[in-house]
Amino acid sequence: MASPMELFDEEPGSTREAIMQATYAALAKHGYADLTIQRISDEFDKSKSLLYHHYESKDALLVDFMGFMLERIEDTIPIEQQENAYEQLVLVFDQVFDELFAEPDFLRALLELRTQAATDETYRQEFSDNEAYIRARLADIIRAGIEEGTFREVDPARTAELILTLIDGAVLRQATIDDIDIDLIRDELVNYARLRLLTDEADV
Amino acid sequence: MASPMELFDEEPGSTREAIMQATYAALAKHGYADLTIQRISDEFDKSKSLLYHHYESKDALLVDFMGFMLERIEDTIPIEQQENAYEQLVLVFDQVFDELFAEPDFLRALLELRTQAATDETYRQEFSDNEAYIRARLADIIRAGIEEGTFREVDPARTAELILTLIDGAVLRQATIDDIDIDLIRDELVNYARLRLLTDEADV
DNA sequence: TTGTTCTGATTGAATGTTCATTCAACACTA
DNA sequence: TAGTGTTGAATGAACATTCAATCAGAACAA
Repeated sequence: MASPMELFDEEPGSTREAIMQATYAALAKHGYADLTIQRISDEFDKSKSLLYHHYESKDALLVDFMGFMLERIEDTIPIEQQENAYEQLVLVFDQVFDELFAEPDFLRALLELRTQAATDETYRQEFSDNEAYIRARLADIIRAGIEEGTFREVDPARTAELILTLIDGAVLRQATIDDIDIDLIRDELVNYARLRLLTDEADV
Repeated sequence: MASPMELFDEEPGSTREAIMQATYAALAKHGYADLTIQRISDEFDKSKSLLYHHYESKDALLVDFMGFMLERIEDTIPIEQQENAYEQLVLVFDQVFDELFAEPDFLRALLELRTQAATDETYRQEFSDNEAYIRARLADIIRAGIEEGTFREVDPARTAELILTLIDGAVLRQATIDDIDIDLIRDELVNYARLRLLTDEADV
């Protein structure tokens, strides 16, 4: 299966995709604060006016772009079934760290969009939904693990929340401060999953 | 000792303080994307032009404001000595959750500023320094705990990093998605500290 | 004391720029 | 011919920034 990130490099399959790619390029290059229609069109091989043929406003374009980004996130959750819940969880972590964290531009862009959710109700709604979806998938894995006996009887929602909080923290840190050791966080996360979840793991 | 947050309500002691308060009010009300000199001056009892008498540009004003906010953060670390390292750590957590997380406007403003660090070198530098300071204080506490025998022989820097990542994640989540249960994260954090650090705690 | 001058604070009204958005016209294709 | 894609050149609003002009008080001389 293709990486969800490839859509940013591949030949665009539609005008919308070309616009999404151009927006991504402009956002990566200039940052959200300096993202203008002009700069998006600089990364687009058609004219600036054409953007208004496809979107009624800059705002509408950006909202669509946010949706496009969030799809990439949801595609990051692996679909293949692993042998047991622990393997499944580690696969999620691998995907997150090997694919997402390998693309600092993507994480930076995502964080800048997400920060809009602090004051913009539309963004907040979309991110909340996306978030709820991811948390539910994580909780599913944990619940399955408990049922099959791989995991202890933890609260699945609570544990999923903690994992997500740690990942979100890693995103924020990687994007905004220097010299973050992302592997350290990854290790601690795997460690936490082992100690806190596995039934047959000796403590500490 | 006064809460570091009071500076936002108190009668300002200087023009600079009045400008910082006005900037905070405008940022809280409109968000970073819609923060204009006009809006700052709307919260200021003097004229818009006066802002340029004190700062050479909007940018310079905002950089000073970031410094002002970061001072509030550093003031959050308690100075009183507790009986042992565990008490000390819990006091830090209490301060962070009872003072900072009780002020959603403050956290939102801080996150919006911090996100600028994703593309602005000046911001990145300041946040990295602040971050390094906090992490060092946390590592000090952990190191002291190990020496006095309260804590196990963990890697102080590593553990501090994990704690900060969790707190940063909590900030990001609280500011950008609906219905976050901050107490859940707080509980898990205290729980983590107990299980991972305390020497005389039964595992799980 | 009164008057004078100097300095920093303060203001309202420009100024010029950047930007999102519009639109009339042209081109291609079914 | 109708419809859709495409463009370059306006338009107008929102902003940051400037500036010439007052104002208030301190310092200081008479």
